[in-house]
Amino acid sequence: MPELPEVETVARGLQGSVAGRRIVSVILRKVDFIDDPSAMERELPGKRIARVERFGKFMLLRLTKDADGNAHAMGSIALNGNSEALLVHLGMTGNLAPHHAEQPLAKHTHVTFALDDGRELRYIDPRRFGRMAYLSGKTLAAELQRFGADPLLVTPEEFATRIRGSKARIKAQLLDQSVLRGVGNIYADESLWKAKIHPARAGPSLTLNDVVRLRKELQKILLKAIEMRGSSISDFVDAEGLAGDYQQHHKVYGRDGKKCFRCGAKIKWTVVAGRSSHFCPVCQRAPRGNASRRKKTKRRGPVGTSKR
DNA sequence: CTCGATCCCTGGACGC
DNA sequence: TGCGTCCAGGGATCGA
Repeated sequence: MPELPEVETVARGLQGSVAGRRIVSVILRKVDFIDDPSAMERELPGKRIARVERFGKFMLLRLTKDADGNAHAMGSIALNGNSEALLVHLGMTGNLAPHHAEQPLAKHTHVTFALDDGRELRYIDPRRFGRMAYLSGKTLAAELQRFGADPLLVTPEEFATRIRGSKARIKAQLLDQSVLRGVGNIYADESLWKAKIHPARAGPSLTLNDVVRLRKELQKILLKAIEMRGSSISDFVDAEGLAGDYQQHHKVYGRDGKKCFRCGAKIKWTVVAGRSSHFCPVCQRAPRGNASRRKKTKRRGPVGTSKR
């Protein structure tokens, strides 16, 4: 569930709380979500967390092997091929945050990084849909290259090219991390509603106007969500243990059956491109031939236990 | 090329 | 109350 705004929020928190710290030791427990566990055990101890960035839905803990603790050494990350980083994807339920070492381990604590100030950076993830990987040099560069443009940085031209570059439906395009990195189900639905575009529209069927609008609304929504520290549905909390507030601003996500804030029609729920999708059937006109393909009549599970 | 289906995993919600 | 079942989510993968 953590998407771009949530990951950005966590990354900023960690940048403030653990950047500059050195990793003293690593303890791995469950490792089935780690690319190469032994590489983590081998490479991480002794490395300094130079800074924490967001990359799509990943957090990138940039690492350096400078020996001293001088803060000014932090500024210079190797810009050559020597870069190394710990990639962390929070999946659905991942949480990466510093803890006091004496604090008892929470259930599902799979990784512990002991830091040089006595604290522990702990990764907790009940469902283990997350991913963790130590990568460096060309391997790191190649991994990052798999992903598309950052939705906050992408130009209108590139956005248009990417989003219309496939016959896939717009919902699928928005969620495809090789097209755009960082957009997930919530912000896809929210931005499509705001831009009045039906999720089942084919990418190439979008007009230039559609695409320009969609980019602008997506960016506005993402920025607003970052400002509010993300959406806390289910149990998302950031690196300080704080919940986000953006879920209170959702216009369609999790609002099926409720009234559209724009026109009053009932928000519909359906499956588009294999994912649950929320939209207004009046504001967001269905494409021709979108004969309600597979209506899921049955009751859905909890769409989030947001405390509204 | 794009699609749906399936798996991964746990816990929370729901039905009985 | 307790147990079984369903389902969310992102991403990989496989076959149609």
